[in-house]
Amino acid sequence: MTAERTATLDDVARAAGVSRATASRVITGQGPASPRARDRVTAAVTALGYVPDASARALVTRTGTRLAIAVIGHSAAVLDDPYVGRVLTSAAHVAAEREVGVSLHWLPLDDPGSLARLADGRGLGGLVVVNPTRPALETVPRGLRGRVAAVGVGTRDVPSFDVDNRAGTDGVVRHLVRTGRQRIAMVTGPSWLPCCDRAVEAYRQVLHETGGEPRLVQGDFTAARGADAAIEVMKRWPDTDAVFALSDLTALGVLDGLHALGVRVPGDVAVAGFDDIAFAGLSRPALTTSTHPVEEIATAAATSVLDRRDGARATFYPSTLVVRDSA
Amino acid sequence: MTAERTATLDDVARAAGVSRATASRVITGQGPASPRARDRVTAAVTALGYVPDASARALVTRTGTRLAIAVIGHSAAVLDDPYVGRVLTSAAHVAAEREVGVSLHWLPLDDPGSLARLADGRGLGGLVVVNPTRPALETVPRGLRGRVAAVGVGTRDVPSFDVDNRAGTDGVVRHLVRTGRQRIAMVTGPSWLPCCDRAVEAYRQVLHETGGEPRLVQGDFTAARGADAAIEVMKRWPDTDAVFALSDLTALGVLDGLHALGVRVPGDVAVAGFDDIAFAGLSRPALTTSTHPVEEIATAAATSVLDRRDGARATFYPSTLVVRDSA
DNA sequence: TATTGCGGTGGAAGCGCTTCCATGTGTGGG
DNA sequence: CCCACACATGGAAGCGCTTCCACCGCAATA
Repeated sequence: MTAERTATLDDVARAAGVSRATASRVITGQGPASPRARDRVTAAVTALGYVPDASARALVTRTGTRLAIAVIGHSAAVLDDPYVGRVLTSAAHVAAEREVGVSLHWLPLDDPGSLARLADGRGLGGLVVVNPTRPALETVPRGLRGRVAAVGVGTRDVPSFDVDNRAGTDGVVRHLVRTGRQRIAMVTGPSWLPCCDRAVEAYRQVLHETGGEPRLVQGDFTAARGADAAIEVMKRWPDTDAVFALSDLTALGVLDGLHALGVRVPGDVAVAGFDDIAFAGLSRPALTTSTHPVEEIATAAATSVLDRRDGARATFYPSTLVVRDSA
Repeated sequence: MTAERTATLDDVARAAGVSRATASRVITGQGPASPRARDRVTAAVTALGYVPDASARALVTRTGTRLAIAVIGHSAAVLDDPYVGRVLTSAAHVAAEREVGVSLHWLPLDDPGSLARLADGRGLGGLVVVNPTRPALETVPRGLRGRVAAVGVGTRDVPSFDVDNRAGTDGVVRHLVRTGRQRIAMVTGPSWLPCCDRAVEAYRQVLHETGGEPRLVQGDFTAARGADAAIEVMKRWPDTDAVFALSDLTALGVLDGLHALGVRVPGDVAVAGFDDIAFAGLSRPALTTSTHPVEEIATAAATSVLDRRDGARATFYPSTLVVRDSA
């Protein structure tokens, strides 16, 4: 057994012929140090391949140096969705600007305790929860106040940053009505996601006003489910003339399902999505959808936790209709 | 100024009327503890909202408890690409299975030192570098041997897991030739990515054999660049009858650019991609491409580092042609 | 009743690092 | 020539935690 121990600050100090204190000063760049000491220490560092231990350093500096991003839901489905990628990228950007690391976590839906476990103490700079459920959010320990934010629907204690699903849905559905559609179906998101309720409400409201009857099908934000949902819709209500999906990915799936059915879009049936992912403009027909300032939302959430801003307000961001070819 | 200190193990022990040692045993579940002690400690934990400090714990258990994933390149472009998302998901899965955390890092191209900085000591369980450049890889400190792997091209010291770009490209281009295409252009990846060289070589080779002349355009794996590249290709070589892009995202962009130009696909020009992302089957026309076991690659890389497997072999995974409508 | 054994417990050491503080060493001014 | 002052330096404390080890009391055995 070769020893093969990773070098510690002690080793560096000894090799450089200085004290640990001096070595530390040189390495962190804090405090005075003579050029001679500086040289010897840096030489020792490279010679030994020394790398400071982050844990030990964090322990003493008490600098929560990590922004945790927790994505609730099933992992495979979730990272297929460019929406999540955009949230991640933006949050990671904010973190990078402030020189804090990012840690990523996929949390199962059925284990609310996992969120609490994640918030493992003072190593944590902040926690952004994407698409949280309320029960999960309520398990977050107190004393983390102001260090947690939700992208999606929050709770009384946790500030939330979300798109205005109600207004967004309203806009899309009214556009459908305006362009002459009368029998509009909706593919919702996963049932456990509170944000969907608001959207469904808005959909119901518009239909109520215009005398349509709701045609609701459960979705899960995946493309595969969208294709199935399209078939289900056309089977249950063959005279449907528009489908609104609460996710672009699902809408793209709907497009596919309809195509397989020989239904023309937008000739026979109009299709609209939600989110305006990059591919929405690339599909044929190009997808009509509603665009969301995802980057802004994620940036706001990350900034909020990193600044330890208190006050659990819910902020809603506008959703803007983007008319392309599919509706 | 209210004190508002986060509770420590000491606080818990005091509140429970036991020693720190006992409290620790109860909380970690290691070692004996009487039911009475157990109850009192758990009660104190919830009462105080105690959360263990990960840094302190990691410091003493010396359990490298984090799988770092570094993605080299520009962040915005990079997470738009579902390929990266798939790598991340798979690696995160492996990590989750072994109960280690994941940390995500976007590293700039022009700062090779950033990789070394990332490897910050013993908190690190392993490091997977996605799309690394050789110089960057060479900055990784020694003593991390067996804890680093590359998804993409590696170095002598770092094992690498990559798709067989040469064979994959060969397959696609030959398919193009076989279906009667003669004037085949190629949109490459970013120039700094070593993997692209192999693909370009294979492309040149096939063209050389079949008497075609290379028509190379620089790409960057984005869809936007694909659209531009399509226009550039058709301008420089108007008689082009096939375009092969080394990324599906780019190929989708090519499809779009060609559409804008009024060029029919595959009637006038065949288009083929590389990667087989989820959207490849959803585009119209559905994209002909080459499918890659990305999940398998990423899983292998993550497993390799987490197992501290040594031996810097390069493993290549097969790339399989998927013929759809576009070529 | 004297011995063994064992589960439960607290004391204390120490993980690798930063930082306060006291101590040296060299320079300038009085 | 001596004092003051800066600067560089090392000693030591301590961050919050786990874990070794010695210890205690109690039940079971001899």
